[in-house]
Amino acid sequence: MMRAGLTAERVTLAAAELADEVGLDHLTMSAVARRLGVKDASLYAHVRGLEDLRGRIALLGADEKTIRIAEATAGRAGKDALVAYADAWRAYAHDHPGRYTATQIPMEIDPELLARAPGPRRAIELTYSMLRAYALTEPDLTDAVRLMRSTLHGFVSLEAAGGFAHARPAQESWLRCLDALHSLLEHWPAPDEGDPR
Amino acid sequence: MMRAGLTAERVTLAAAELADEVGLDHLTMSAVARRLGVKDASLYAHVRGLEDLRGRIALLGADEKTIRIAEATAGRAGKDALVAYADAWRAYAHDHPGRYTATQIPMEIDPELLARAPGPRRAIELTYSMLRAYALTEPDLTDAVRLMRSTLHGFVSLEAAGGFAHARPAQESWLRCLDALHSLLEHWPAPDEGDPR
DNA sequence: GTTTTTTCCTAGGAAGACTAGGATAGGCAT
DNA sequence: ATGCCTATCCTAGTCTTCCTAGGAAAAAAC
Repeated sequence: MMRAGLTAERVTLAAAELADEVGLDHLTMSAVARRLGVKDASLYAHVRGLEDLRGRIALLGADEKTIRIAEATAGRAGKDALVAYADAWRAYAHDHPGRYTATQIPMEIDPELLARAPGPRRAIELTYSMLRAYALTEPDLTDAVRLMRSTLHGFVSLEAAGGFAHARPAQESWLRCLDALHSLLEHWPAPDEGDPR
Repeated sequence: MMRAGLTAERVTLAAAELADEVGLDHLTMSAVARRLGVKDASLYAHVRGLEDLRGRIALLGADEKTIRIAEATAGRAGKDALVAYADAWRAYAHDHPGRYTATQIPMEIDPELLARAPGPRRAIELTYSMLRAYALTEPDLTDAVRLMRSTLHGFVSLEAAGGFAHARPAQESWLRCLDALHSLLEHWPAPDEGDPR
């Protein structure tokens, strides 16, 4: 009897593919096992359980997304970099909806595993270094980073949920939103004390 | 033997409460039945199944959220209205995380049920009428509405997922993001054709 | 008071998460 | 090559959950 040659990584990858196909919440241990040609009990030698598996998918997604963004923005600056960054983000979410969804679920991920994954940390660093091109200083820089991540994630998330009625193509709104973000970062407003009237 | 007096609405409400407590993805038919003091099979007289129940929770959440926003923004204008709108949005997500999560999941909701629910439609209308206070014309108005919804949803969603490391309080970033949104709406940029260098 | 409708139950099947314990494939040393 | 050892994979079984079918009885209609 041949062995399947399972590892935690291979199991995670198969699970990620499956999650992309059927949606993260339809991901089951049994289905992953079937895809790998293995009985479901065999998976537990490599992965603690379904919760753990979803955490691993989230980490994989974060790593992959970060790499894509890093490649896309390499050598670019200013609005070029911003658009490349945002497009890479959105493209990853489109290409890997299951993995992307996994990254946005509040989970207790194995701390040791999380410490080993460079993705989440590096993603933040990338954003900071890109936004440093604009004339922002702390704490505005942090707020701008959060605004940008919020907007990108929110857009992609609403788009995936069918939140944009088909009146106007999402792609056009997307481009205009990036225009707006760029303009906003160039003219970041001072804190607004009290009623301006 | 007394009857429990179930209706689709009561089942949905119990399910929504449970989803808020344990998280939407830990919502089970059995648990809802237990909370109502009823066997799980009894629920199927009022609700098609778990999927349908989640759809109903989503619709309930959309309705409630819309009402809260409408109340908060009533009689306000300009930045006042914007802040009230955004705060109400965020507060609802905090108060009812399960229902809020339900609204952002791509689902096939019973079309007849959806047609009966005023929430989703009215939410969009509210946003449009608020943003009409700024000097925006179509298609910029639609893009601005989408940007605003994206940013609010993204912020709330990332916050719930623990996406903001505790370096800076989320509340402060939130206020500054609203400043930024307001400023952006007042100075919505023209489309950026080609490379600006 | 009888009939009808609705509500809720019991019973049970199918699928999935997970555990315990056994068999064996492959690597390793001798 | 042979024997050992570890990790891998399986069988068997438990428990939970979703959901259906059909029956009993409570409430409603008449």
